[in-house]
Amino acid sequence: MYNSLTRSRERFIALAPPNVGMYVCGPTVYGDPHLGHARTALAFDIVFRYLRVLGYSVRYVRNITDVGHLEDETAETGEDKILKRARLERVEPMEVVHRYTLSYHDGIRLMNCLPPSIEPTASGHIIEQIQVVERIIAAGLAYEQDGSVYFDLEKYVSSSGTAGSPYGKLSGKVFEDLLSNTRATAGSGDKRSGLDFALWKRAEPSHIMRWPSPWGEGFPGWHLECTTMSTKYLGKTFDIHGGGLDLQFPHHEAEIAQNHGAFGADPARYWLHSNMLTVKGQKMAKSLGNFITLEQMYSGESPALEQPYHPMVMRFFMLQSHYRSTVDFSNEALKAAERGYHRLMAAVEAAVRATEAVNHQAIPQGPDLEEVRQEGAHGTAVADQIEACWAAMSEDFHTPRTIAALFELGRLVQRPEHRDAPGVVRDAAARGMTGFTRQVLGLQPAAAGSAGAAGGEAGGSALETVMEMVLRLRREARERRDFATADAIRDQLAEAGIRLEDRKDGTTGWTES
RNA sequence: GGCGCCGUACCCAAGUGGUAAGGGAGAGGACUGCAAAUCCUUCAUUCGCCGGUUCGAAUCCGGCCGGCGCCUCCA
Repeated sequence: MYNSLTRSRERFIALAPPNVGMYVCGPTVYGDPHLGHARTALAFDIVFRYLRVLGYSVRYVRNITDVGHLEDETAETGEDKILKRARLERVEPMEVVHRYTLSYHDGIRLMNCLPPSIEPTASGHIIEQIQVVERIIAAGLAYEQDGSVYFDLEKYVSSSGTAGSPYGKLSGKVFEDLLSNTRATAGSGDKRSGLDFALWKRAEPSHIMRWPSPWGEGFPGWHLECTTMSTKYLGKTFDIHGGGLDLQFPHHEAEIAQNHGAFGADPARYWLHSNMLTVKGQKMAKSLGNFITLEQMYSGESPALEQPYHPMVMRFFMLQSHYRSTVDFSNEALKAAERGYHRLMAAVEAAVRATEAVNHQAIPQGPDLEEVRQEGAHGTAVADQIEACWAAMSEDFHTPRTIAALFELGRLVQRPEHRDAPGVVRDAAARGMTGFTRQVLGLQPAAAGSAGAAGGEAGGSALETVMEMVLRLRREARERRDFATADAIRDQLAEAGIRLEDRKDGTTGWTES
């Protein structure tokens, strides 16, 4: 995996296998979740899923920031984001937090992102955060000023104990350059230096999100929560720290400094950053007014969108580019992804249909694939593509290459000769297709069923029952060669968003889009 | 100003010095009551431009042009 710390790809070695600790910076819940949130959540959902498939036991911690994140962090003059929103909406701050936490969960759950193992909130860890501040003060790396506590960066930089972890090592910044170039240097109140950041802030009388502390009533600084909660749940040094690229500086740099100040250690061994997302070539930003929320994406109700896009289509679309590349949203690209996604799903279905009793337990690898290769050219081709999926995912979670291999595998599976291939080959192909598509990439069929000669699977919603009935009527019409009726049914279902597909074996499949 | 990224076919997008993955669209064929889907074939002698290193460069080096990001709240 690519480690931002070393700016190179490194072999992943867990600190305490088979356990892996991963901390990812989650959202500040003060507004509707948007595409950017989804991208970061998705990038680390893939990391989480793949590590689990490799056999690791992963503790995935993703925080919710519900206090302390200011509108203007550096100048420290800004209002707390949550408080501001609460004031505008005339509700309690915790109502804001609750509402947007729920919409964040809904939005990314629809994209089939797995929930993290622990999802701690900043406001739930005030006492722990105060303790971390005390440790940093005890280490001589923070100072109190008028009820606020600041991290003393100058001292940190000159301290020999942190020589191995210079400030700026993650983001490639040079402390001296920052000192002379940063706008924050000018007039920033209580701070000794413009680059110092708040660990604890004094609460003004109007500030209602406040807690008692040794320095008076106040609230924690934004960077502090991640240091505190990652240490509490994963230890002072853990395996993987993730987040959006925009958090690399100053947020993650501050985390490293805090962790050294409080615990004398680097927080994480591997730092992973997911890249930004653009809309029609430009970064999504509040100032540009080109934000697209997840709700708009799914409903199509945005000036930037020509139609709604299914969460799974969006997932597929994002996975078609690597997490460290920027990805650009345009209707043209999304529509192309929509078609490609349906095609891939059809291939998965075909792979499963081609084999009777499938052992879905595990994705074939190593020795299993050798066995498949014994079965001639077709078997070798199948094994090669499954191998390619493993190789791609093990190369910094290379989802675009994995998808490319799955398309190749899908084509093999739908060749006529596949039906006559030995059981081991068909079984391996089905397990490889479903394993990589569903388990690793988390791609699921939107909603689909099948009706016809074969009875279909257990379970069944009202829609499935109705479809069963409608398709039976249509099949009877076709048998009478009453194609006018059969085609009318097909056309009307299409208008309702249900696509029919008459298969060669006489059955009819349907997909809801 | 400092740090960094990108420019590959009509669109999206891989490409880690050895002769351009994959998807969408397009073209032709097979199959089909029709449609859809599927399968087969086809679609960049060329990787922003100009030099250099090399037996060999989309890949390495230098310069130029164009787009973007971080340094300021953003995932």
